[in-house]
Amino acid sequence: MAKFLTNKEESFSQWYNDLVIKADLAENSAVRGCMVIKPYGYAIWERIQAELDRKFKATGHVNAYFPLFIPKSFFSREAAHVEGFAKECAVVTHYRLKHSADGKGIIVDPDAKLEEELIVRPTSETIIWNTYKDWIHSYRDLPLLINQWANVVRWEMRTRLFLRTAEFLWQEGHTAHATREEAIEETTKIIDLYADFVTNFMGIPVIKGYKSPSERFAGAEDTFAIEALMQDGKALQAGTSHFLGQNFAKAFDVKFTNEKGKLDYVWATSWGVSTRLMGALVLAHADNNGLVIPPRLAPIQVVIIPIYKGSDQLDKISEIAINLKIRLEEAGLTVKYDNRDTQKPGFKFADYELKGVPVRLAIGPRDADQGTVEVARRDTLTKETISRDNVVSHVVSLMDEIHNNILKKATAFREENTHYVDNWDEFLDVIENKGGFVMAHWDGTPETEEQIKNLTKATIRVIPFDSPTEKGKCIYSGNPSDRRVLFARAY
RNA sequence: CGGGGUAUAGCGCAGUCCGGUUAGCGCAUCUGGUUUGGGACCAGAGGGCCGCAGGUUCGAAUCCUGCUACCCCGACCA
Repeated sequence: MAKFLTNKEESFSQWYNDLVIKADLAENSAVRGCMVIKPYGYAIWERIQAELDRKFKATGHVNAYFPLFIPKSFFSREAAHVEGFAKECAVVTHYRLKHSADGKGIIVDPDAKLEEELIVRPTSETIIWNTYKDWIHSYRDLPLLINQWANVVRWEMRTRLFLRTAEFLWQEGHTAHATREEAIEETTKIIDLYADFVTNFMGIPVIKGYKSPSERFAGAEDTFAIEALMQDGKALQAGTSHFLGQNFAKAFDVKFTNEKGKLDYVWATSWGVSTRLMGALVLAHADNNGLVIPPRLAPIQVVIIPIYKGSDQLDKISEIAINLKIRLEEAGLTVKYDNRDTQKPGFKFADYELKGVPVRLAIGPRDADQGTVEVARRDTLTKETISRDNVVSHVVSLMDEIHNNILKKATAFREENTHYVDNWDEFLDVIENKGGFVMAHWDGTPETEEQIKNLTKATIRVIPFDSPTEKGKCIYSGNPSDRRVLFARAY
């Protein structure tokens, strides 16, 4: 078989880059650091959107849309926030172009300079809280539970398709609450929602936890995150939910009258997941044959491929295939019948494997005569021939089976690659030679965290919610610690 | 923003050192035919301002100067 992808054992990052392009997910654009998301990749993103949107609405959130541009002055109101994002902002300074004096090109018209520069949003807290000021006056206006689907721009030095692009798509939730407790409850509810989604829809197990203070979102009092382990042993932050305290309410002077008639600042949360999840999908599940898409996420769940000689056979097989497609669709599945005559079956087999379609059905003359269908699974690459009468119920049950198998495999991988480490040498050895998650004691100081990062490139991914209390000594400083935290090298 | 590299057909490259026919090769594309149970084969065809701007020369993809873009390694990061 010809080699179409770089093997991941050979070069993991090359394999990733190849796969994203060859599976038709995205490509680099003419604009530095910005990607073109291709129809197949976008179809997967739309699946992610649809399910998350359903979950947000089911928990009482509504969608709205805020401007792409943020006046510079808004940005500087929350000190930590501006500090965190200032280094990666695209700025609009002019609003008009004109022909250059030599007539050869177009230049920015110096007379069209903006009074106040506009920042292309890297995140929308400031514009949204400036708006909330007018929306919130009473406890009766709360809670305000709003989400927006948008693009944002962060001027990254080095970019990689889906994992880090200068522009990316995401959703950002921005909620306002009357009490601290309620805001914290919302922050928790969302990180649980994300964890449920990533685990049960994308088949990727995650660790939920707190970010250390130095890894917190700029302007947050607390950041919760879900961390997933990729096949190369690196961690990927798959979603974050921030408890913003009253920081933004104070910065934008958003006060409300509470039930007792007293004026108080509003409590806030914000949370988001991005097209980075597309990267997680590839890095968590794909193999040397291509993508492996968990069935609940797959834009095409079942593909039917005819095998035939001559148009008479094709007609006969098509009739069977189309009938089967209808029955599968009635059972709630998304089905594609690929009857293109321009590609041979072998090509199609390989192509749908590359694209990660969970189940492939092949129908040839033999099957037509015998009333059978060949059923192939993408996750195991196994094939079986079963009776046409049973195929619908079989494929329906395969959807859950494949999802469970993919999740089980990823979970087993994570368990095999989670190391409990109690001293520095061991820590170094695991980080350098094995990779994966490392559960170790930390003295709780940012200095130690910083030192460990400088020495090993490993960071504290999260302080897991479920990390039990356990007396120990910090692997770096030897100072006492009462719980383990999760270290890893990360994307 | 520091260090290194690259720029030739849609993609991947050779040719550049040492200037000289009509700038090649693989993949992809198109046409015709044979094929179709794991990425088909044969025959033919189309496709290039050799990154941009100057210069040297009878002659420049090739030599010189300047510019621009991109890639890799660091610092920064969802």
